[in-house]
Amino acid sequence: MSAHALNALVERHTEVMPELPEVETVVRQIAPGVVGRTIAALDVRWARTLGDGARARVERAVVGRRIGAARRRAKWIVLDLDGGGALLVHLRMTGRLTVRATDAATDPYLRVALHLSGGARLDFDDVRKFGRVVWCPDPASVLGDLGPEPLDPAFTPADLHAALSGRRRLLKPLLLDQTVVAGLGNIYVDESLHAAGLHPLARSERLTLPEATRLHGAVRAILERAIACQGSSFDTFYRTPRGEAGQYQDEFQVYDRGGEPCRTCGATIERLVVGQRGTHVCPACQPKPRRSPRPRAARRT
DNA sequence: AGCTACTCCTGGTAGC
DNA sequence: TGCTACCAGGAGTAGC
Repeated sequence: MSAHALNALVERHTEVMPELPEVETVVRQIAPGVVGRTIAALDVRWARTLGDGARARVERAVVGRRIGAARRRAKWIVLDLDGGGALLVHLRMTGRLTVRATDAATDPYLRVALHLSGGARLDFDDVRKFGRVVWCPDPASVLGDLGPEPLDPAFTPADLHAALSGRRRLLKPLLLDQTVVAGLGNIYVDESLHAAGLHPLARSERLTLPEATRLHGAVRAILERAIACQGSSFDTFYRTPRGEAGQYQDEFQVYDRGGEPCRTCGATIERLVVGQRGTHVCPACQPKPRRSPRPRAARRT
């Protein structure tokens, strides 16, 4: 790769709260810089990013291997290596992947770097160290438990209805469960529930097919729009000195808007905590479930 | 089965 | 100004 071409990739990272649209954006941006390249060396600055005690094993497994493909599954970035196995990257809260030139300065929060052939380097920077870079000889061992991709054309409203109504849980925690639907996080769940007119405290077993159909449409429309915006960027503690920031945060209807007026009806957005997560709801657009949120368990039969 | 609490982390910020 | 205490949060786990 020429210096000019590499420069085009350098610093082209997106600063995000990474959920499906942000991870999709990251994969699209790094793929041209990593696919087809061979891993020449591993630079580990924070060993736990690879998993406790995994460093030597990972190094033996990946050095000298060629990255055949870069793809997304749920919130995982999957780097498939020729001959089998994959490096799986999870950004969690603050992780970032950036393709830089081999000799570029490193970020103070660099945790793991892959030195690649052709003068490139894939940096995994992560302020809070929650992110992970995992070597999987068999990626299905990690990815196999994930639920359906919401944007998969084969994923229907009836599938969503079955997945939700077949469990007895609050709607929001269930939607955050990656084994039910894969890729949603706090932001897009709040936005989707608002768009569908559903309350996060609603009981999943009471969800009707028409409601599930609304939710299915909302999830898809919001994710597609957010991908088109290259995700959502935050400046609560991120700065955006360079590179592209996502734009979807400008279109939030409820997320991070507690106390502000609903853009649909003008009611004041409420902030509550559901399952230990900050949750944002319009009390008018998303009426509270009429029954108690925690109905008494059925008596023995 | 599903709920809550706790863990991992650190920069930012509210309160003094 | 400078200090401390607390907060955010994806996902895994433990305990009830």
